[in-house]
Amino acid sequence: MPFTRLELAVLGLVDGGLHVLLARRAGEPYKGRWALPGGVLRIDLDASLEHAVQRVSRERLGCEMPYLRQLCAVGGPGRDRARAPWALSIVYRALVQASQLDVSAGKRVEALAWRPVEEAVADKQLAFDHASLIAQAVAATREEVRALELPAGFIPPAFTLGELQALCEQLLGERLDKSSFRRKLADRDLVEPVEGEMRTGANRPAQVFRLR
Amino acid sequence: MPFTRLELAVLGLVDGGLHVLLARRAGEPYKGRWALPGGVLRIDLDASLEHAVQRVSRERLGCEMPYLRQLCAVGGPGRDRARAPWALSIVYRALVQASQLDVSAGKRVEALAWRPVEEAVADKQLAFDHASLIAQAVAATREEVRALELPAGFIPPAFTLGELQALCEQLLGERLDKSSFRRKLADRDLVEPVEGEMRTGANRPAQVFRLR
DNA sequence: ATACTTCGTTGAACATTGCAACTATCTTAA
DNA sequence: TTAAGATAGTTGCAATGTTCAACGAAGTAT
Repeated sequence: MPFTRLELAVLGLVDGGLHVLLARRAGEPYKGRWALPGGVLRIDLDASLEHAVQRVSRERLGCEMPYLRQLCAVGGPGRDRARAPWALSIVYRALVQASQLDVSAGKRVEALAWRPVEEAVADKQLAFDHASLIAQAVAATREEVRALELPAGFIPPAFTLGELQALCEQLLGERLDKSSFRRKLADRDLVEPVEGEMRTGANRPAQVFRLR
Repeated sequence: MPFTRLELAVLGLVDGGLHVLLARRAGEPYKGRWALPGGVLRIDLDASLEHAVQRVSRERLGCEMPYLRQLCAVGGPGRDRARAPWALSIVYRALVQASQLDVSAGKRVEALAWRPVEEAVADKQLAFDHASLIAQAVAATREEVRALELPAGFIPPAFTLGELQALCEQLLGERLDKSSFRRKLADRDLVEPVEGEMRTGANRPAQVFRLR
């Protein structure tokens, strides 16, 4: 019966780059250091792992996550010796529009900050094994975007194809080709036009689409 | 602090088709029903999740698994109400040559049997949610083979290209094209010839290869 | 009007894949 | 000795998919 925790790797776009949400720990161990937000599983409160991770998200970040994916489970003695002889963590990845999510430091969190993922992955100061968990979260996310498995909770309800492509490019950190991007969307019937709806701006209007 | 278990989805080839190893349960709940072999995490014995799943494998099946991959974690109240109010399972997939593995029913196991995966996935009688776990294990495995991420522990140390292709075809349950299979192996430098070694038989001898 | 921007499409070069034929080299049987 | 049959390994080609670059379309700003 190990000490069981849920960890949240919340990824989001902040001014055009992929960032991860880190929390400064208010208590031991690793007091004052940056880590993924997380909390312990409460079998008296949680009806499933998904519920548990949403509860932890509410307690630590003040809101729920629109789209979660289980990443992995890691465990062993020595992962959190200060609190338990054996610690198990189940890690979830969330993907959000950083600007549309209003997070606020909750219980046991001194501060929250968005950090560029490359920086976070390379940071030797992060608590526990969280740098490696972040690397895994980023890799899994980029694989999804490359395969155009667009995480439903992340894509806005209406968008132009240019906006969608820009979104994917920011997630991947690399440019995509316009024609093949659109061909894939069409081949797989991923999007459909919203008839009559156009996005007007400082140039030619663009057709508005939604996910199918 | 939930009741924590490890479940093993052992996949293997039995006369040319993909099978899963099932265990008939000796105790409640689901006594007498078929299920994935598994056991509880012992924080006094296990140095990590990987160690734990190998210990469980030894206890239930009498041997260790050459190649394991973590699949997912599932949990909630009601998963195993007979023993605990809240049950958490971490599921691992193994891939083996059924003929080279000598398993024998161990503790709390009445019998062991290899079942074709299609049959097992469709079996409504399986204990817990194990049918869906098997479906996940099969899907993940076929994705790996399709991407030619050949699980090291599963591929024999030496083989001909024809043998390797037959192996992949059996895992996938579908035929592959010879020339494009070999092109991919060559492009990605996955195999190298063992100079001078030839596999001789009832026809033209074939070059022997090894991984990497 | 003219320049400029982004939208949406098109076409040609290039790469990848699937299919089938071909040759090579062994065993087996006539 | 020779022919038939099997599998190994290679090659050519057509169909398909991807990349790159250009194009006209439709709006705004000057």
